[in-house]
Amino acid sequence: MINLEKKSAFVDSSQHHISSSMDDDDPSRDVSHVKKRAMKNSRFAFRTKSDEDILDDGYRWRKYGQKVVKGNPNPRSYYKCTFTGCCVRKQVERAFQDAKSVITTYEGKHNHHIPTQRRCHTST
DNA sequence: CGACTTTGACCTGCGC
DNA sequence: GCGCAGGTCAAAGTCG
Repeated sequence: MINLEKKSAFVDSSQHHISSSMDDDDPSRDVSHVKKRAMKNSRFAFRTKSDEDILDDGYRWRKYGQKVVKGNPNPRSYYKCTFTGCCVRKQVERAFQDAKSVITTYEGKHNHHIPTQRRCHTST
């Protein structure tokens, strides 16, 4: 897959722009259109300047779906943490206005530490 | 053989 | 009630 060099871009862009999708902790807001499950949990969305859609943050992610949403011609990918007991989800979509930017949305919190190695094989 | 990706189909909620 | 959009699952196939 990708090398650790991708992480450099990940950190470098983290400070670029932080857009929290969640409406803080104000329950009085009308979130009827986002009253989905993990809404109440920790949701963290941010834009990352990267040429790749796959931002390897150290955790193990398994893609379980891909859909094209309106307002954005680029497909959105859905990932889930494969770690035992961890059900954190992640959505990755490319910003149609910035082909070099990807919107990563984390849903939930990791109840474990970052795996030492994602795979048993070594990247060439 | 195990882990992971891909793609289509299916389900649910909302608006009209 | 129907159609649209978004979200999720499962089967098959691939790779080391």
